[in-house]
Amino acid sequence: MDRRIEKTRKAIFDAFDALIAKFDYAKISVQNIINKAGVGRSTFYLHFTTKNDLLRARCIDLFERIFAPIGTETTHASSMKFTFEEKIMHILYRLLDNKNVIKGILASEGRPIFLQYFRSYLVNTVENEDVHFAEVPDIFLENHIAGSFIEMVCWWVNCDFSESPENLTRWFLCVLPTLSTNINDNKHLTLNKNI
Amino acid sequence: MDRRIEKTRKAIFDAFDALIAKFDYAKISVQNIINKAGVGRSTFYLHFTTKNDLLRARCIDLFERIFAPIGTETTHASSMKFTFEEKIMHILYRLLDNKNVIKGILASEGRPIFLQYFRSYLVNTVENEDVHFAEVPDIFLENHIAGSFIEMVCWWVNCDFSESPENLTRWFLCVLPTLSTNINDNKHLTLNKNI
DNA sequence: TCAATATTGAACACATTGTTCAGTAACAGT
DNA sequence: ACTGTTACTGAACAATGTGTTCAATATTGA
Repeated sequence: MDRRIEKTRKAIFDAFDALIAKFDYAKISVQNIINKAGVGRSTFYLHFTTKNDLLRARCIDLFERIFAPIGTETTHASSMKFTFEEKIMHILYRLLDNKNVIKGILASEGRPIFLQYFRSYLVNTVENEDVHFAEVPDIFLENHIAGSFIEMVCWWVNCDFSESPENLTRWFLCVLPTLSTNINDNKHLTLNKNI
Repeated sequence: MDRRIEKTRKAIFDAFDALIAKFDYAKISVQNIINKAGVGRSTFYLHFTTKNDLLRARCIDLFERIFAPIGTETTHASSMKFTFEEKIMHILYRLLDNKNVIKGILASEGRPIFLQYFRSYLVNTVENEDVHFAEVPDIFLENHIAGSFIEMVCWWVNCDFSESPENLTRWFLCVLPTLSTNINDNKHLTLNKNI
């Protein structure tokens, strides 16, 4: 509706991005942010209750953009348009687009909040894949897959993104029990994309 | 040497443990800690430069106790006394001993520091196992194994430890590509404990 | 006993937080 | 262009916490 709201919000997000890429999250004060954003102090607190609240909003903004094309709802048709491999590759490329922000957040105290949102979006995606494996509980398996992916991304960020998304995707699929059917010939492995 | 040092250090650790089990890390002030510990303000700052520094010291203390029996050096004989499975089980049981502290830390902003130390000890342990798998780089594989274990533990803590260490160990080994030789019969899988 | 050293607690300057409020500017709809 | 509504401003505010300093005190090991 009101363009002022969007404008202010964007200014704060942009300022946050610029700062987090350069300084530690804990060392960034609200004052720093509003100075960079060119926004009044009270304005900040009209939009966000706290610095952590801003980070949360920033994460939601980021992951919505990343996961929207993939589809987050089971019933949504778009989630079936891509293979699991394509989804992984898509996520990695989108993360690469935001490498500086992500690197900054992950290296700081903002890390848990970022990873919490990342996890919830990922678990949702994995759940849609309807995976099963041997006598391991589905909930455990889903956590293993989502968790492994997160760890891989953290490792990737730590390496300064010095590996191609293609390589990561290949290795990740290779190392997952459920998706290694191309290498193994195990009847216990199932990956049902429909039903 | 001086019993006063050990005494003060223990008082602060104990106070920290009691507080972190009940309150969020971010909400605990140095004043809270020294009140609980019955220690002077300047004494605290003689021992630790900052609250995060205390957390780091607490983590090192914890993980040293957990990983010492397992062995952290390649050349150390004790590291070969246990199978990988036994090591995993040992770690899980020791974590269970400290469930309240760990749960508190993981639920708070102290999480990244805790996990950072956990990871470094784990990676060390995994490196000693000398694992390899197909065309996946060793460094990637080691990170995958250590990372998966961390994620499992976080999931476990989140579930309020409502699964036995035995179950977790079984599922974990089952879900790892390198250690699933009992199920699969894949020549690409190797786990060399010697050499 | 005694010299060394650890602890104490109050006082200190400093930084940050989140709120308030009256004044100003930008907006959408008619 | 007018107008009522809504968002922004910026300075001032109390409150809280941080990390340091220092002279006085207590405890230690030898």
